[in-house]
Amino acid sequence: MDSQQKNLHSSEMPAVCRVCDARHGGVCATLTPAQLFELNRHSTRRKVDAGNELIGQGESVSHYSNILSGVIKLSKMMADGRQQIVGLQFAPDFLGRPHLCESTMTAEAATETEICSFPRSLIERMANETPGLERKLHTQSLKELDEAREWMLTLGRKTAQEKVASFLYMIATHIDPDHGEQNTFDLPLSRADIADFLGLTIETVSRQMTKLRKDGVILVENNRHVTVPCLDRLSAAAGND
Amino acid sequence: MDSQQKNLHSSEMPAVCRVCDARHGGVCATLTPAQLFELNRHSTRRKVDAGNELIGQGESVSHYSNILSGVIKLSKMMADGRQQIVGLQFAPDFLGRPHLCESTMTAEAATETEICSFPRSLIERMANETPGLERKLHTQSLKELDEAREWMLTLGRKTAQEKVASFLYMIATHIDPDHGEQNTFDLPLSRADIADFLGLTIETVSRQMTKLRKDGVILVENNRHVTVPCLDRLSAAAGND
DNA sequence: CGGGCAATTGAATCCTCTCAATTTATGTGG
DNA sequence: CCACATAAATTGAGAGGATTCAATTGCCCG
Repeated sequence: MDSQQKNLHSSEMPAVCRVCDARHGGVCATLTPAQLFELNRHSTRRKVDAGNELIGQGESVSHYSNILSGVIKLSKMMADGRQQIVGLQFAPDFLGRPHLCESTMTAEAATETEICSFPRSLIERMANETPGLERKLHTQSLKELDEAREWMLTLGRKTAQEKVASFLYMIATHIDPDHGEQNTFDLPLSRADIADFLGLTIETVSRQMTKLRKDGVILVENNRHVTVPCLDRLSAAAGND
Repeated sequence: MDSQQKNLHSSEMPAVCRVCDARHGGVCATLTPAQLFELNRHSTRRKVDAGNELIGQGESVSHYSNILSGVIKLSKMMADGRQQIVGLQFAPDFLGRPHLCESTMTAEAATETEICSFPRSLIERMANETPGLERKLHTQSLKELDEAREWMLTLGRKTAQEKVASFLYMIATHIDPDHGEQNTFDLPLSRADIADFLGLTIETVSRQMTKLRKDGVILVENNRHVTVPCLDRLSAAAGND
């Protein structure tokens, strides 16, 4: 009975961890109660407002974080200012590039975000001691790799229409719906961010959104709130077979 | 003295491994002599001609491989035939998606290639026993992730000219030069492959190649052989700051 | 030497971008 | 609570870059 992590006695886990959503899906799930306690002693939990930078391109990384809520965008910028978002991370993803001190990109809160941070060195040490943790980090890296490659196909070979539809489809399937019934959600990204994600301009994103709206594939309220009557139609518009 | 792997006595390592280039940089470097022997018993070494498919999109993966020589392209295809190359792998890279049975893409030999294959289950088991191996696999995954994201910037935000220059720059810095002095090499990919890598058409790739040639950034012989007089100029043409 | 494929070149089209104007949201202070 | 200011998003017209389709040239191998 107590062999299952779910059934751990309350005292066997830090209080903040007990009520933490990220503990189940995140890296913490692989840790022993003793490790959780140690990690907890060095971790800080905080809110980050939308638009705030967590890690800068080229900066050295001293902390890793668990995303507890919200969406974080990872982006790269060229010298002349051209920008490309190379990844979106949702709770309970792990934020940080293991085995590397310097960040090759910027991490910025796309929405209001809650994160739990801990020193890099501590995670590195625990990863050495705990094969399950190293493997969990590996699994997340592989997930990000799969997503990056899926997105390369979108960036390289899809039309503007398909790109925007692909983005909406990805969000629709990653964000918890507002209501149980229909597929309805708030976009975590501005038009400018969506453009940077899709390798398009703001204007093109806007035009394709209105086209999807006029075609009845999506409904839009207040620019941010989107409803998808039929996911399959959106998927088809995204070029997914 | 014999504490260094390089100085292992001959009998402590399979004969084929002793002369294998991949043993140093590849996953094998993390294994003990005993593990090398076991792996060797179940491994097969073979040549693959250019254009041959190693793993198909959607197929289940039963083997992992070390790339001993040559270049392998990883690509994704849409239902209507549009294709995108999402990664290139050079010796001594590891070929295979750990922790996942089904391949989400196609792996195909871009040039004549030599690989050393072993059963998936064996590597998985050794990864569990050997933290160094799991970490080595993780490191390679992270390298691929970094490359994928770098390429997303190229696909999303660079012009055709910059894309082609970026590709040539990547090859120039990944392939061993033919001669010690100048930066000269054979392109491992056809124009069609380059187009699929850059999200362009064959014609556009060709036009940009001739433009780079006329601008004196590159010299081309026999369509495949390229010389780069000044790497910095190529880098500048690629938009690298 | 000639067939066949790969690569180049050309002309016209189309899609996306650029620049500009307008409309719609957001937030602030009176 | 409304008017105003600012930012975000939409819409339009025109330009430009990449694609498409077509023809030609160049290369490799029997």
